[in-house]
Parts: sequence; structure tokens; C-alpha cells
Amino acid sequence: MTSQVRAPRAQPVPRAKPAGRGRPSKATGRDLKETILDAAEGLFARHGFHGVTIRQVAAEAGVDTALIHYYFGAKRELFDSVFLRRAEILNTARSVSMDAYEKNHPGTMTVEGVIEAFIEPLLRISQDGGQGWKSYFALVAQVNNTPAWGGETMARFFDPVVHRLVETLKAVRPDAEYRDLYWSYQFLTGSMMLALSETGRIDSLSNGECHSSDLGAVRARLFAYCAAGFEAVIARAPQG
Amino acid sequence: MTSQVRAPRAQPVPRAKPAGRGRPSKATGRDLKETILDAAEGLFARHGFHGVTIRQVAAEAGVDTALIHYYFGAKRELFDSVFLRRAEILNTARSVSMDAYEKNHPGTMTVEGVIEAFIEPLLRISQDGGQGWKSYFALVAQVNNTPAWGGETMARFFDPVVHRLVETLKAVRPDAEYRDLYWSYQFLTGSMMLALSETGRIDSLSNGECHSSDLGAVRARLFAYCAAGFEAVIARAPQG
DNA sequence: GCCTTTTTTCATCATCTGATGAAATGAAGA
DNA sequence: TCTTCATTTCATCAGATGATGAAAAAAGGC
Repeated sequence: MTSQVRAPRAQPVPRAKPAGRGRPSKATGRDLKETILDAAEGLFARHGFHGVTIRQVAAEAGVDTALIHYYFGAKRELFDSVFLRRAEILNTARSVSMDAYEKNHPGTMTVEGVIEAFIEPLLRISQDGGQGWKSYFALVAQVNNTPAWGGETMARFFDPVVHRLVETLKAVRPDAEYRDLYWSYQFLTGSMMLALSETGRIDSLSNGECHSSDLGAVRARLFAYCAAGFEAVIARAPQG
Repeated sequence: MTSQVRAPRAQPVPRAKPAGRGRPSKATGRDLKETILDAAEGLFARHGFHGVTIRQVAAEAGVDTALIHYYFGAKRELFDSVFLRRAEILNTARSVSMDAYEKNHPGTMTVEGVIEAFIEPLLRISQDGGQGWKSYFALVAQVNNTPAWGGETMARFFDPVVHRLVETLKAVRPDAEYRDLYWSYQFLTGSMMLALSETGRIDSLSNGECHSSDLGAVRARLFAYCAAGFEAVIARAPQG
């Protein structure tokens, strides 16, 4: 059993994909990488990093497990690739949104306006971007709440745009303390990520009156909620 | 290799615990169950359900893996036991707190007062209850953000007290719509659980000016933040 | 002490897991 | 056609994983 000579391949099957489950056309090369990332994204979002196996990703993508290692290396590198792919798009969209807001409201910026410019791109992308983006936000929400390594991962990808938000708010409310702004942001991100991850909890909680997937309902409330929260924290008698 | 006779035990070692790592006195029976739950709680909180193995729990608790199955059954049942153990205490504490608030403020209840009565018990327990409670809140935060089964789990354990919060708020603001109250609660729970889970993100984000573990800072801001958010959502022009 | 029940330990199974070397295949250029 | 290189498949490894039966030990009742 130890040093057995490898037998030659039994059947040199002429490269027939095992009749993929309805996936469009046989992807290859760069497209195949995207297919793998899509499959990994959906599974990681639903079950977390440790809840997904390379084999599941391979089966979902319709490829061999070795191919995943060939393209992405170790499992954790695959996860990072999934996380990175959309993070850049997200950061760009947010930068553009905040640029536009600052440009269009010279001297008339409000806390709610800044916050809307910060959050709205995510809602729009989630509504218009397809299932992939919804999975991605669920993934980020999980990482955001992971004590072991969530903090570092979030910081690595998203700190710059958050610092920009805080600085812009500081410009709007020069007398606000940074501590208050950072804590308020912490509250904001908890609400925002939970709302974007569409866990389905509010559906049953509200007896069907609200739906996780109703991002219009989120849009109609989240900006006002967070802005009022910021204002209240800033205005509150300083206590440390 | 198939039907080999089992060899008699080699060394009938006289039951010596392998020199536990400094754990107090040798626990047994009911205490041992608690020891196992403590170990599982800390590990599940840090790494999630799939990120922890039975062997890790057994090693941390200083017991044999078979003993865990003996007391708790399958791995998922162990997880549920961890989740349930403190949920009842939590619900009781919240009920008592809201009872007291309603009793002491007849006709003078405010949105902020109700919210404080709802959240404060958690902050107090987290501050006074030791590391176990901190781990537990991190665990709940993770479950709260888990799409696959988080919604059902949260509902199973925490729906009643949430309904009570919503009803009390409805009593304070009779003209508020339930949809607004449920969405506002969704935002609140995202902020609250993230603040309680102490992920360490705010520490690096704020360059050391804020600390995840500073629950006093949370207390000084979270009630006001959420209350103002509720009021703003209620007052906002109805849009659906 | 003796017997019964509960608790704890030991050894092991069947399966799964991430990962890799090497062969096979295909595309592109000369 | 021949050669070269990137891509894809196959077979397999070494170790880990959840779980269990049965033996051993301890606890409790009499």
C-alpha cells in the first residue's frame, strides 16, 4: 500500500464537463475564476468560512477541487479573494457618492446628507447588483461580527472610507468630539450591515409586516435613524 | 482488519486526570457539565459553530470527547445548550427591568426610558457577569448575523421580549406605525449586538481613542442614539 | 460488603478535509 | 507539424472530524 506504482489513467475521457446543471456556456480561463468566486461567495455568505468546504465550492462551480487551488491557493486565500473582489468597487462607489455630495452642497452639508451619501451607494448596489452583491453584504456582516479576525479584516479593506466619513462629519459639526463620532459610527455600521444582510429575522418578528428584502423600507428609515442618533450623541452632555 | 477481537485495556490507569492546566478543583457531575458549557461557549463565540471541533472543546474543558456526547448528544445540541443556558437569565433580567420601569414611571414613560430599560440589563450583566457573559454576547451577535439559521434561532429565544418592547413603545407613541417600530428595532439590535460583542474594530479605527471593552462609553451613548433614531423614524413623513 | 446505576475512559470507525504531484489536455506560435 | 506553456483532470495522501460501543471506574442504596 505504501510505494505502489501509479496505474495509468483508466479512461482518457475526452474532457466532457459532467453536464453542468444549467450553467450558461462552458466558462474557461478568466471567466472560470469568476465562476469559482461566485460559488464561493454564495456559500461563504450563507455558512461562514469554516462552514464551507473546498469540495462544496468546486461542486457548486462545476470544477475540480485542484483547479481552485491552482487559481487561488489555500482556502483562506480564496476567501480573501472573494472579500477583495467587491471591496474595491464598494469603496470607489462610496468615494464618488461623497465627492458628489460635497460638491453639490457647498456650505450646506448636513449630518443626514453625509450619512446618506455614505450608505446610499450600498443600498443601490444591493438593489441593482443582483444576488452576488446580496451575498457579499451578508458576508461582510458576518465578518463585521467575528471577534477572532473580523476587526482586522474590516479595517484592512474599509478603514479609509470610514475615516473620510468621520472627517466630513467633523467638518459639518466642528464642535463634535471624535470619540462620539467613532462610537456613533460603530452603532451605524451594526445597523447598516444587519439591514443589508437580509437575515429574514424581521419577517417573522413582525408577523410578515416587514421584509428583510425590502430595501426601500430600509432606505426610507435608516438615514433618518442614524442621523438622529449622531445628532443626539453629539448634543448629549459630555460624559467621557 | 474487519472483525478483530478487541484487545483488553492495556493499562488500567487509576483514573488520574491528566494534571489539568490549573483549573480549580476536579469538577464532576453537574459542575462538569458547566465546565464543558463554559469551554464550548468561549470557543463558539470566538470561532463560530463550524470553526470549533468537539476535540477542542474537550481539551479546553479537560475531559474526554465521549463525555461531551454523553452529556449533550450531537455537536449541534451542545451549541443549543450553550445558547439556551444564558438566554433564560437574559429574558428574565429584561422583563424585570421593564416591569420596574413601567411601575416607576406611570404615565411618564419616554421612548428613551423604555429603550434604556430594554438595553441596560445587558450592559450591566456584561460588565458584572465575567468573561462568560462577554463570550455569550459575542456568540449572539454572530448568530444574529447568520443568514442560514440565525433568524430562526434568534426568534426562538428572544422574540417574546422584543414583542414586549414594541408594545410598550406603541403605548408611549400610540400614533407610531408597527412597521416603523419593527424596522427601528432591527437597527437597534444591530447596533447593540455589535457594541456588546467587543470585536476590537473601534480600537484600531479610532487610533486607540475608543475601546471595545469600554461599556461605560457605550452606555453613555447607545440609549440616546437609539432613542433619537426611533423618534426620527416615527416622526418622519410616512412613505411605506 | 454486594449489587445497581451513573459517570468516565479507551479504542476505534467511517467519513471528510485541505492539499498536492503528476499526467493529460488544449491553445498558440514557429 | 512540432514545441512550449498554461490549464484541467485524476488519484491519492496524511491528518482531522463527529460519533459510538464497550470496558472500567465511581457513586449510591441496602
